[in-house]
Amino acid sequence: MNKTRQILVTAALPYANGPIHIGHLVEYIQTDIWVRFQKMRGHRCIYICADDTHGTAIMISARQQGVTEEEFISHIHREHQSDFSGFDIEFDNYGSTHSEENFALCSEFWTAIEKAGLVKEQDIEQLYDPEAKTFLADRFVTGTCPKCKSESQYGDNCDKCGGTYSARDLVNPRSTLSGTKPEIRTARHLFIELEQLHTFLDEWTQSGEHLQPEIANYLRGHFLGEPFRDWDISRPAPYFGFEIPDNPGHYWYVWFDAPIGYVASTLQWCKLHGENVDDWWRNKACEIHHFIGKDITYFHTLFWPGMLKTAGFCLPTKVHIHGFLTVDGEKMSKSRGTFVRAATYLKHLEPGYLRYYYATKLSAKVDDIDLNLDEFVSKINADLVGKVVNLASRSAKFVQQQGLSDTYPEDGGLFAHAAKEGDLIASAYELCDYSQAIRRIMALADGANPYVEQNRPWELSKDPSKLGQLQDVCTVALNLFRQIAIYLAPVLPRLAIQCEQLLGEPVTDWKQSQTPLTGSPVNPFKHMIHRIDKPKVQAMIDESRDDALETTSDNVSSDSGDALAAEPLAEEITIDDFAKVDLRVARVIAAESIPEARKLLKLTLSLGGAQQRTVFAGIKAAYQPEALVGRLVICVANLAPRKMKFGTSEGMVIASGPGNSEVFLLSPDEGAVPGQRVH
RNA sequence: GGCGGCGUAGCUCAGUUGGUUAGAGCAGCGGAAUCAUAAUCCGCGUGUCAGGGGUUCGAGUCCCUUCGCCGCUACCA
Repeated sequence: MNKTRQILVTAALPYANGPIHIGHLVEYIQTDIWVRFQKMRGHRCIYICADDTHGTAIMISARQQGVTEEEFISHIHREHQSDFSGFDIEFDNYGSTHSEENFALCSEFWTAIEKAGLVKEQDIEQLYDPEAKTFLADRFVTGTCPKCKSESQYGDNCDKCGGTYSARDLVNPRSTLSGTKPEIRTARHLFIELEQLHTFLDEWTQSGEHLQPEIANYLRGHFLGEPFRDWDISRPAPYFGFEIPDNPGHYWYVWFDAPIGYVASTLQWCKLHGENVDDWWRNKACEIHHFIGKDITYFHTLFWPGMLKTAGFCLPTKVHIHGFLTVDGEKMSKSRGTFVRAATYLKHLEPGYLRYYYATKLSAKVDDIDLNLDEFVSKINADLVGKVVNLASRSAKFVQQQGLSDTYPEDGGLFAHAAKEGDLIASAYELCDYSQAIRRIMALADGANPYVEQNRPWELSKDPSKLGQLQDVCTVALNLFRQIAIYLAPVLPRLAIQCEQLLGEPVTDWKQSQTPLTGSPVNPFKHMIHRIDKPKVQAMIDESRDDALETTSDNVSSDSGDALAAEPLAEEITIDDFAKVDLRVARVIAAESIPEARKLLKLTLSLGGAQQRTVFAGIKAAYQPEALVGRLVICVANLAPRKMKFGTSEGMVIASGPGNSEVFLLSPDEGAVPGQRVH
């Protein structure tokens, strides 16, 4: 038989800067299913996670709320834990990177990395905000692009011309924190020379064992072909994180201490359970599996193995990488209401629905998965309610008096066939190909319902002489149901419990699927899974949209300061300065998409009469050209024409928003006519 | 532009190391049943497997190429 494995499983540490949403849940559910499966198989398996709590972003968020960082992250910690438990995600330990265990382990890693000669010091020039008293990461600086002179561009690159540069080169830079002009300061940073581990990482990533093939290819194409850049691992004070013991005033960069949090959280668990952390992290017999999203591939497949290797820990057995979630084919969006928080979902729907739906979509590939809301409803109603639960619901009440038959009846080989399928289903779970596992399980349900149909228990029940036959038929139906519930237990733990409540036997082990249950009582059937009403899904979407709107509505107290912070107020001007800008109402009379352009639409505007302007606007991602024709917009009519790649733009259409799909055109209230000036 | 991925029935997707008339679920149409949460059962699918070329006795499956979509990254990979 298969021997007992020792398996350590982690999911990525969620950043303690906001609530969990349905996109995050893809990973935690995927991982939870895998862990529950391994536990049912009798393996020794623990599921480790923690909040990722350090870094500038959290420091800033805490400041904005006027609380200490510790208060801020502990609030989020509680929120995250309740979100996860609401979805039946069962961590063995959910820690925090802001823990004494993590500090101790970071020190241990650090000492080993220094001893290996991988650390070097270098002075770098960086922008400093004297008012906020902090160095500024690129995303906290805006200014005018040194290449194309576009205004309010972020630190390291320009979305207008695509140019890249250093934040120090920005013309007229501003700190997004205080709005003041940053000064250039020199600071000493510590770097890890990852290049020294290049040969090792070539071998480890390309061995074919630890990574999905497309990931190995990606690394080969992007990073392995040239020397690795040094990794800037320290941040000068002030920084919310751990101060580096032998470098006072310097802190480990959040991405240094975050993965070590996996080990630290394991250590916490070990302390609680009288175990030794080395038995998990320095034991070749222990498998280590990381589940992550594709966005953090780089850290987990290059830096992290390098760190583990250098510090003498075991390397991951496998890094399982998944894609992103889209909703109805599009990126999750706050304005569309598809950016659904875990807590909002739970107000409207059962967690099992989402667990099951994700399971039907997940494979071992890195592909994005789509949450199609119509399909979501029909899958739950058709598969779970119509096929699976229906087996119990249509047979249990006939045998409440007698219970199950004492010997398992002849069933035409259905149970034996489904038992045999158990191996294939198990190997699909093992390989993270849940969609295949579910397909196989549903095929069993598709085989079971016709059995009930052919044997007509509802007719047998009317004839007292056929009581034994009735009991047999229901014994088969309930056993087929139980078998399916066992196979689905990693995905639907609540269904397994309901199965126990009905048949009196706890579902704990995969092997239970191989032997039918006989001679035991049957309890009254209770509803197990309610059908989904589409309106409930819609209500969830509506509430999510409302949540998002609240932050931009007239409810001043709940408006976030993010937008203003991202683009601080400009210098004061006089009324005369303003009068120089001639804003006019204009009607869009033609709008065409330029195939080669990623952002631009070509608009033809009418200012009334024969006055027309051709204007290129960077709104392609946000508006369909057809939808614009006929509407009124506000245009800067006296802006100097500008030659662009696809023609000359004779003006500018006024819009707000950060860019891409988040662009909002301004339009006048009803009654305005083209040509009117805006005063 | 580079790299990676994808492109199979109206929708969501399976198609194992190339091998008989390419599959499932949902939706749709027709019928049956009425035990069950209007759940279930039976029947109904001629899709240039994105286009073209090649390798092969044989390709959705391998190679080349074109087109389209997605992601990452950019006058470096």
